[in-house]
Amino acid sequence: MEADDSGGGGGRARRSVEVDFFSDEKKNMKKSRVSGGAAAEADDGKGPAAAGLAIKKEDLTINVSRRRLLRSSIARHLFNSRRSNACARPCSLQLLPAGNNARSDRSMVVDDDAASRPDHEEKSRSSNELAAMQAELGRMNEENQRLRGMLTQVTTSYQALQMHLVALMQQRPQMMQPPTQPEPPPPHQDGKAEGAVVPRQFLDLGPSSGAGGEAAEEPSNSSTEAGSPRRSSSTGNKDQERGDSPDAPSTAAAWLPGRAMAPQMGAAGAAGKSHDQQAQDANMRKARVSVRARSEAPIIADGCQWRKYGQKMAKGNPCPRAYYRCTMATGCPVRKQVQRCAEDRSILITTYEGTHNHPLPPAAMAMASTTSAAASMLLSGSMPSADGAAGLMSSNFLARTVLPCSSSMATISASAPFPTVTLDLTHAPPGAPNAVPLNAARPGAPAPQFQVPLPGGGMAPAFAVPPQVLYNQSKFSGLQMSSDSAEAAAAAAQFAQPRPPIGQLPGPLSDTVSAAAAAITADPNFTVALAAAITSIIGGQHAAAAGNSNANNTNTNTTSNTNNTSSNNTTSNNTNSETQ
DNA sequence: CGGATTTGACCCGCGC
DNA sequence: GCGCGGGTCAAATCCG
Repeated sequence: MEADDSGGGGGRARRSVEVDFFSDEKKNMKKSRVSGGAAAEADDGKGPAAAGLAIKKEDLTINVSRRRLLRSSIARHLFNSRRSNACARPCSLQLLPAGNNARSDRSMVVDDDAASRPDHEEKSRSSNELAAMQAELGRMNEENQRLRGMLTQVTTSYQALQMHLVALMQQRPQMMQPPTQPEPPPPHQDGKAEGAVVPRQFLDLGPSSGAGGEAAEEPSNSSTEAGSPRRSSSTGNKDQERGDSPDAPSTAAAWLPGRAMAPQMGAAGAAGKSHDQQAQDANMRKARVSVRARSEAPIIADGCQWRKYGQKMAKGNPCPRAYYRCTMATGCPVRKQVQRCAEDRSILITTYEGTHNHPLPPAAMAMASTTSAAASMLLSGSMPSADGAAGLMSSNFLARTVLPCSSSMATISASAPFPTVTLDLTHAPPGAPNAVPLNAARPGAPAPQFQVPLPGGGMAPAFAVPPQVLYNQSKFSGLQMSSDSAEAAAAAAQFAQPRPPIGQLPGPLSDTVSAAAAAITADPNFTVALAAAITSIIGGQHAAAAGNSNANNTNTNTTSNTNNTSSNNTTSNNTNSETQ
């Protein structure tokens, strides 16, 4: 299940993976820098030209050094061939450009003597150089064109993502409001980010439409659930029935499993919603956010209160999986599963589902914001079209966005049974975010799934995929993003390697893709803006701190349970509900 | 005594 | 249709 097998091997594998991606990236970045920041300037149209010029210069300097070698070899070649075959001369002369060297050409042709040989050789040399330079320039220009195209595509995707964010912002405020609460003034994402809504921080495992408020807005579900199969009510309805506080009906709806949800939604809950939205909502409820973190503690201290309600031995993992339910409020539909990674038991995999229907303490908001953002990004990105370029692109920024300050990686599985995003906080200590983006997939998965589709049909280089499996999903569409591109690039410099076989692309193209992606993701402004937008959506002015504290918590092992490693293998020795 | 945990049983979906 | 596995329930038990 876990690709992380054995810290050593797995880690190294990941490293190489990351390296590959960023080595490409770096190559291109380097080019860009050499060309006077062409990547940064390409937007304004001057970029390419400037880049071209800069590259020319570089070529010239490079060619100057090459020239000497070239000269000697050409001279030798010409000399020999001329002795043996007079045809060599015309041939070599044909290479000469017609422009400024015409005169010398003529002279060259004219004096065919041995005396004029040096001249001739010089000219053929220069002609060769010119031809070589021109060819090189042509290549550079082509590459610049590609880069430019990529930038355009990425910019487009970015804009699409932005628009999506805006849409979310507009939706969320409405959704976030509990039915009982009076409608607040229309959705100002800004206003929302400010204190008013903050107290109401949800672990929103779904796009805005599925957010807590919306959940609350769908009490009708419960009313119509009478006829639904037991299962459907077992999660939603049952919860209501048991848990049952008055508010349960409304809140439980948020947690209805997707399977049961869809029909119900269609039946009643989704009055006024389009079918798309209904489907989206259904999927949203299925959304999961899985957080991988190193911790000796039996569970991650995420600030919520959880009550354990079950434990199972999951197949393929000697460690039991524990099921927790949020007990901070009666009827809160949020649940989480906690399981240790089979291969590395120091890694705790916590999977969140559902939406809190109650305010969360600041400590809990950290994780809530993180997971919420992750889920939102995941769903918003992958929902419309699972393979949509824009969607994946948005997801691609997930790690950086969700946990901008932590070294994390987001692995997204948008496939059955439910879309899951895995935030991997296990790789780099908070202080040294060496970002080890890892994307592992089930070995049997088709190769294309290892690739990251990018707008315009380009595919980012897939990352070397270790034979292990990161996440136990039947299908896998993985995305990852280093949280610290700069450092990752630095690391890439150290590990620059040929591209791994998997997900290979025609070199130049993938290079440009990587470079473009890197150029954007490396831009702190972008990530900051995106993170701010998302956190504002979630109403988490604590979100930034959340990311930090989160990473810190998870990476430094949760506190207060130092001697519970013994419970790793034993079943259900978990300590009581965590409360931190 | 109340709340949380444990744990076997049950239900359901899915694949064969 | 059957078996398997995931998820949940609920009685029993534990604990403060």
